[in-house]
Amino acid sequence: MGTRTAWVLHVDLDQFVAAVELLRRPELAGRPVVVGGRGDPTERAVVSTASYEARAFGVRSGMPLKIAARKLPDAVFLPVDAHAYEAASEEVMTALRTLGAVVEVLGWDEAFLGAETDDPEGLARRAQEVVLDATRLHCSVGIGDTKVRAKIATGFGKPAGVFRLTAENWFDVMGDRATIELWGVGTKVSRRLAGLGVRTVRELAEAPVETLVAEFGPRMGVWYRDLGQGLGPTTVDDSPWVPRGHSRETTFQQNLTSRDEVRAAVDVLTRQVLEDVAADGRAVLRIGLKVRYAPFITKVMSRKLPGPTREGDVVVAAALALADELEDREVRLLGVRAEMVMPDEADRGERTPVRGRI
DNA sequence: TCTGGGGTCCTAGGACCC
DNA sequence: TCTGGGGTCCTAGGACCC
Repeated sequence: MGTRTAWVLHVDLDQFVAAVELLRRPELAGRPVVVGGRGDPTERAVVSTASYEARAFGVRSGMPLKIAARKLPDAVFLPVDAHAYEAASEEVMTALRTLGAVVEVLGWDEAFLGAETDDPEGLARRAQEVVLDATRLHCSVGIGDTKVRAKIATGFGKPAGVFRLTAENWFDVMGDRATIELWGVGTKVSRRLAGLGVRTVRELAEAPVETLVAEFGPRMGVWYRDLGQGLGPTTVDDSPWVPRGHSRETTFQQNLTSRDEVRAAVDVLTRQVLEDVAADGRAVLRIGLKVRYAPFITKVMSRKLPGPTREGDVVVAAALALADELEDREVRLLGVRAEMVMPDEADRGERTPVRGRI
């Protein structure tokens, strides 16, 4: 008899966006498929997902479509169809909820499962089966004793596999790898760590916490040291997600060159954001503007409103006031963000300083 | 070579108050 | 005239994730 232990599983759909497209275009199976922007590789846009056939030619998500087309002119370029992926995602999550585990949705194509079981591999295989049966989509599953380990384990299971990463094999698997392979360490932090002489996961795990706190602050310093050991949150939480804000942004195919163009665009974006805000019924606390000047300078500004408001005109006026503070330069991207009053600001619980939705 | 659009959370530093 | 600590709030910016 095995012992029932608390496990974290991380489920990640394989090439999700490309896979959804392939389901409704079976004739494209086996061909390199690149999904991004409006599907026009001459436009300013980036790759959302490349099929495995396209990845073999070096096409990666986040890559400009123009570069992808240069690497792979014969690829099939498809527009992003967010509604189709949302619908498929709903089916995936519904299937996962039949397993009797706690399901914490991370995004379109990812979820944590929390369960007490003596056979986590069996649960992982059942997760793959129910998802495949419901959607004809394949997924990989990571098994861990913390969220971080489960999440990282998934990468070793791809495609369509299962991998277990726990305290037992953490250093064997991860110890000699670069810190950037950790979830939550990107280029900037890995470079700063290298400046401290910390290059591998093992070196991070063994680094004095005071050094890390001095470099990154009280929360992040401790967080990074724990990350080196694979430690972190273990609780899978299925409580409904409450967004902290809504934003809309647009990259212009031709840069905006005049004040009037910028003001008009801010007006349009702000009204779009207000529609999203109206849909969830809360009031706006703060308004923000994100601007990308040509070639690639990003500026973010934000202002707290005099009080929480549902009056669209007040919000638009505040956004336009921010726009008037912008430099007189060519604008290639504009974004507007509204932050909202949280239902119970005091009771947000322990946050996990891994960026993005967790 | 040329970099989307949607998010979240953390930190530094200034303003202001006691 | 020159000067504490401590706290909170706000803005701006940084970093990362899918």
